[in-house]
Amino acid sequence: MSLSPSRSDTKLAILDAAERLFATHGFRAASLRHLTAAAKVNLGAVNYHFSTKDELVLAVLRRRIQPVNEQRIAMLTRFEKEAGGRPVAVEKILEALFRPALQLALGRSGGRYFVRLIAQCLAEPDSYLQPLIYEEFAERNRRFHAALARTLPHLSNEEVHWRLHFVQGAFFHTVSNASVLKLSSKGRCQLVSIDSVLGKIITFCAAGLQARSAKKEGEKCK
Amino acid sequence: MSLSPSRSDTKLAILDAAERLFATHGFRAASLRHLTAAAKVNLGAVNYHFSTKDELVLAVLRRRIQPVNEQRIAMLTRFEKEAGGRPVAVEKILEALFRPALQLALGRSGGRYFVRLIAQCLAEPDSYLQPLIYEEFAERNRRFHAALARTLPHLSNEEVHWRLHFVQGAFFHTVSNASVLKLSSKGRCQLVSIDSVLGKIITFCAAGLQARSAKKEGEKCK
DNA sequence: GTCTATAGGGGGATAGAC
DNA sequence: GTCTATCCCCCTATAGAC
Repeated sequence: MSLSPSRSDTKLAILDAAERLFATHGFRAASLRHLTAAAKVNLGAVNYHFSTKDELVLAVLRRRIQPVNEQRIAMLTRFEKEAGGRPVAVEKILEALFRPALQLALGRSGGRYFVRLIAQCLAEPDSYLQPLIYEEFAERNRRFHAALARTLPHLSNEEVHWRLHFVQGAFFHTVSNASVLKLSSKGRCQLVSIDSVLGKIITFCAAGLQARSAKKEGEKCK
Repeated sequence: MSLSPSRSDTKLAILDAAERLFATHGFRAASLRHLTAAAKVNLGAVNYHFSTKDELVLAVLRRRIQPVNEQRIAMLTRFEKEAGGRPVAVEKILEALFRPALQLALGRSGGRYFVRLIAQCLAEPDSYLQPLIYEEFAERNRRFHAALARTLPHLSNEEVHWRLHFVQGAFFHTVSNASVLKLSSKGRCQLVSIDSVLGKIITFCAAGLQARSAKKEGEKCK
């Protein structure tokens, strides 16, 4: 694999172009011909370096997923150490979950395409991408679930799962469909500064997570 | 269009098969050949009834989007009348937003594929589907934004936009990616009863919406 | 109105020259 | 290692028979 002395900017150029074109046109719509043209490399180079288009898609995804989840877990670990054995504040847990992804999404590197790629993975039915998603996010989920369960002891295990799911939905939709928010607010709401978005979404999610669970919420309608 | 005496079960059969196959395999992966075979109609019938595949996709989407948004608005209107001029409780507003879509998603009709289709629309970049989304959801958003602004006068107009966006993200991700929740909770959390899901997500979102807005949330990290 | 046959265009993957 | 040419598949859309 990495035996040859090749500098392999070909491989990197393919990865960068694929990331951009997959995000802007979709996995299927972006053909190998399009992206090798954009990367100014040869068509055959993709099959040489990645065997198949599906493998290229996986390589594009893995390059971003792993670091961002590692950063999240590292930040959570740091907050846990700072708390010195006491439960971490819910706002801190949320910051560890959101900030690394926001930095990627609002940054200038190719990583800003990351959320659009994940959105496609989640939307694509019966795809070979689902296992990747599950594997990469399992450890992250486990860690954040545990932290939340400690901080919110009044919630059952199941309730923590539900609320973490809600939190992830709110966050994910916010960053991946920012254009919807921009349009429906007639341009007044946009994702610009990391800290301003962080403040808003952490306020919302922290309150939701801390809500007293109401067994009687499902009152009959009509 | 509807001048001929045709019973047009052909058209309906295509619509039903397309809805199911688009949802389970994706707009692009489900070919006209697949779905005409599933519908037991002829390949040419699609082009006869819908002109093009893209138009078929739009027809499939419109059939569900319009009714569900009308139901949401109707339910909100009913709650507003019941409130007799006073602001509607935030839980009621959320119920009007969630219940019709949940009924569709957890029901047995073809409508249960609805959320998967919307997920694809949102994930698909630079597509002819985005205008449909924006048009169909504009009126709904306007109405729910207005209701929330009345009920939560302490929030600025922009903050209502942001929080409504968070709410929609939490809800949408919950119903459209229920499989992720099921897996990460090892099967303990599943969408079964409408009222049980409604209770959980309304509790979460109501608390989030009512949270005191904290300008100082974006404290520096590190 | 419905079906068949086919046109016409891309797509991914590969074999073989350099 | 890199590039070119090509194979072969499947797709949408349409023209024309029934």
